[in-house]
Amino acid sequence: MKSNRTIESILETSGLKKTDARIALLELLIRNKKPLSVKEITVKLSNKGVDRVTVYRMLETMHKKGIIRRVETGEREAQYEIIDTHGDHHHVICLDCKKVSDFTGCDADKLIAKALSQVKDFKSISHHSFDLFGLCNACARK
Amino acid sequence: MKSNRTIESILETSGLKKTDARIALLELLIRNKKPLSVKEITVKLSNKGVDRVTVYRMLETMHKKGIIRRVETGEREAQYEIIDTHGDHHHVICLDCKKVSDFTGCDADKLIAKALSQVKDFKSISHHSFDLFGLCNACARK
DNA sequence: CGTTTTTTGTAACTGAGTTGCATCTAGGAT
DNA sequence: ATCCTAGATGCAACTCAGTTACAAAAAACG
Repeated sequence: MKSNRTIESILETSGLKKTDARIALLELLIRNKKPLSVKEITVKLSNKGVDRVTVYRMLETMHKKGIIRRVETGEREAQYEIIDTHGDHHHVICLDCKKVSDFTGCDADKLIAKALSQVKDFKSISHHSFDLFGLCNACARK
Repeated sequence: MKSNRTIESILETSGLKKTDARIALLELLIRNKKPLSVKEITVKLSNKGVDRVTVYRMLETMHKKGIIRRVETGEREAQYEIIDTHGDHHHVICLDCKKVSDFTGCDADKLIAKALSQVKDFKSISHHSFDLFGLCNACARK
């Protein structure tokens, strides 16, 4: 199938072996456009016989390779998503149910320059986070 | 002493009892302008006979009261700091040693408006994070 | 003081994430 | 196709940040 082709090319490019576990993880992350928690991933993949430990190891490896992104929601458990749009990609996080929505476009360059002029211990920035917190429509209705 | 006076007024205003543990925590956070990790706080306060559990409870209580702020560094352990400047207060975090520096001034309003126009599940934002990641000068030198 | 409510210490627990080690397998070499 | 080896996985046991239950202590307030 076509999406499988893409998944294989992702793994090839990163120099990672094409294993069932990795393909299943990438399929899951691609199918769900939104960030998934480790628990959600673990449950889904354990149906396919993938161990928790393997999930953690895959997430770490793919994070290092720049295939996936880690989203901080302020909770103990982390969430992960596929990196599609490079760079300017950010989140709106529900304070109640922790639902995450994405948005793009945050010209941070001038803000980074401004910040660096104030801070003396840093002279370059490799990346940034810009996340918004509020109640999603469903939780606001309660 | 003068700073003690301020600390007491913080607790009074928040309706919290003035206990030795709370005063010690606030003294610590005020003395260190930078965010401190829970472990650092725990070590410092255990010298004064304050238990870990009490530290966690104080941090939670004061966070809810809006006295302190929780800083996400991408690590398992959280960091906390006193809230002095309200609102427009952000961080530069070292990817290696997790050192945190502060800066102010990030006019997020227009960016928030832009984001809300893209996202359909949210209609208002209560706060935001804008954090920068890079290597601090000390770690960059290595 | 004495009473009430909040706060604290102790100990035991929870659960996310990690580590060690034996086994397995993808994929290149023979 | 078969062999070989580095890399990937499963399992079990572990670590450690953060939580919970409950009894003891100490603020606040009359």
